[in-house]
Amino acid sequence: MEPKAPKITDVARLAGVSTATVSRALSKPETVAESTRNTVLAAAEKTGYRVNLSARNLRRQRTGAIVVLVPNIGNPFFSEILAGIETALSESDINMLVVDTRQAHMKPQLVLEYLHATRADGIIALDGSLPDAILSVASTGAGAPPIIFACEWTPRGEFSSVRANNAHGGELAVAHLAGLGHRTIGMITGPDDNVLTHARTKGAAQGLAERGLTLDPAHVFAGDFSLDAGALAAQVWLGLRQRPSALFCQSDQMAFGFISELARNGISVPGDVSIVGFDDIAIAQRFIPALTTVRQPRKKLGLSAARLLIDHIGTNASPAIETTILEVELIVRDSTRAFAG
Amino acid sequence: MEPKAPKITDVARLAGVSTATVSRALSKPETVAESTRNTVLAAAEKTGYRVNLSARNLRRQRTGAIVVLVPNIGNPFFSEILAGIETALSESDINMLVVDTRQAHMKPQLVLEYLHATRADGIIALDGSLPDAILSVASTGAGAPPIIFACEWTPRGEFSSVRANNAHGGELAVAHLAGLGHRTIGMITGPDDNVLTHARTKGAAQGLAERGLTLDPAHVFAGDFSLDAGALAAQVWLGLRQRPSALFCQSDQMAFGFISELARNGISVPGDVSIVGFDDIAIAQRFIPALTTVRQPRKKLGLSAARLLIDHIGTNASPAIETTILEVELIVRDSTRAFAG
DNA sequence: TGCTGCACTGCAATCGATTACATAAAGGTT
DNA sequence: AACCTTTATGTAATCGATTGCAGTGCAGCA
Repeated sequence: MEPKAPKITDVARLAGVSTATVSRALSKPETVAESTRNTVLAAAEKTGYRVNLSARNLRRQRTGAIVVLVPNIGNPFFSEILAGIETALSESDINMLVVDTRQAHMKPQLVLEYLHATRADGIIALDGSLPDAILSVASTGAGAPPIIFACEWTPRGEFSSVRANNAHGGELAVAHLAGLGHRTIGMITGPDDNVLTHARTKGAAQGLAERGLTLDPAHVFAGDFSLDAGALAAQVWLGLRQRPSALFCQSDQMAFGFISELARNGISVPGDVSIVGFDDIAIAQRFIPALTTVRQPRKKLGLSAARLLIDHIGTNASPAIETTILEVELIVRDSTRAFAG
Repeated sequence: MEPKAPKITDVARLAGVSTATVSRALSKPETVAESTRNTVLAAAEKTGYRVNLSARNLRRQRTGAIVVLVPNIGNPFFSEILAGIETALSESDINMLVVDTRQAHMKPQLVLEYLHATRADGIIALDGSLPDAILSVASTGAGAPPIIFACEWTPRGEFSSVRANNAHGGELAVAHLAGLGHRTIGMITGPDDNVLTHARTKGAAQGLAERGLTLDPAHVFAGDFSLDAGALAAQVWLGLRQRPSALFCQSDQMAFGFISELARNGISVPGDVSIVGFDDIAIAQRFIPALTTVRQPRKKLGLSAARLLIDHIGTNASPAIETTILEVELIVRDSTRAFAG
């Protein structure tokens, strides 16, 4: 009934050549005579032949895929990075396996399964806080495929990474606010153990210091990059006696949560508070007010990380750790306004 | 230098058994005596053995992966569906290969490569408008893996699909608006050739008809589900002499674009117009105003589609076409208000 | 003519695991 | 004791493509 898929021997028989020749005609066309090549291609076309990837990969000792470890696929922030990775991969013949490291079922043990050469030729990690146990296994070369971190990175820097200039972003944000005359500037941070949080906080603190301003600990709200964290911070802000007149939110999502919660309490942005976000996700330009924010080149992050990884895979021995830092850009919109104190 | 990965023969040697026994101890433990099994497991543990998937897949005649065809990974709307798929897959040992069908480089020919048993054991398509050429190849069984459509589907219904009750969603939206006293209700649609557009439009039209209302063609704006389409529609709306007092936007994104553009022109929602969206993406509850919208169970869509596909793969011959329709829900928030003359 | 070199092509081993089949040992039955 | 089951394990073929090596034929050259 079901006509089974043609294999290389079928093509060889039809073309009247050996399987070796078929294989060569298909993957290294310049090594076979033109006439033979044409015969083979015609035969392949006629039979509808498609190479069996398992067989090829087994023989070639590769998998033809890389895995991308994403903390929460559902987060729109990551999707554009994935798009960048896809674009880069399309230039090679490598596929993208997406794995969510924060799914409920994801035991560390399970993530480990992916960090193995039989699974993937390489790995792109968007999650900087993978458990140490995993990372140490990954870094001790034995059969472990190359890993590149994108966006986030590991504090100890054992791996190559491609990231945005987060510190500079933090500085740009507060510099903008200070430039508008704000003197008390607050901040909503990301998770405490997150490298992005540290970098952005550090950049912001330094930016403030350079302008003779300080960061009042009472004006620093602990968040986790989510909408809800922003809303929560708003409630704290509302309860303050001395409210900062401007706020640097370390993610756009938190900015939206914050602004939204304030709006529900009759406080307006930028009328009463100025807000700067971070990321420049798509909705930022259409939020009300349109959000002033620090743009990360997300697509480019994915693209660069994937290219770097493909490179590493090609020359299968380049343990040199490279750190690529991409510049960020302040996008001024309507959520910030001169201090009118 | 590089200690090569242990293979099954290494484990067999260490355990003093044949490779057959190792294989069985690992994948069908109950067929091996307990003592042997323990010896084998210990040996596997000790050598750090990991099965080579290419070899296994070659022998088992499967690929261990499904591909998900996504139109634009960058769209946050799809990410939660992917999360649902991931969850379902984690129950089996199948991986998820994500392919963006709308990337610039994506020629139809290239998409075709994925619709082949040597690539994937099955396919989930989130893109209902794949070219006919592709679909016809896919539906003529010869070596083509099973396909399930999720969210979208094909007009001719040659494939199983899991989708939301879009028509009902359209009806809920206009029923809500009509219930608030609005008599002139407009709409921003999705792309003309999209099945979702048709279903939602049909449901809305019917809902209006049942309430003695009609849809003025001048109040129907052609969109494409994007933010920009919403903003564009707003400009048209602004130019109208007779403006509808309420609008059903067939996606949340278009609703945001519309509201934002109106806001820039001093028109307020819901003060001057009431708006209902569709999807209930995360930001909807934090937009200003919080958006009244029709919620689609996106995670569940992915989950169900994946489960259905796994089913099809398991019993490798069930060409029965199943259509699963999941219910939607109207979420009333602040973007709609009673008509006030 | 004989030799060398080059361009093609074929033979057969190989990648690593799975599994049909064969064999062996142990237990049960009469 | 002879025979049948059942359970456990090993042997070797197999999945399909790739590629090192060897062989063939022909052109060029002395």
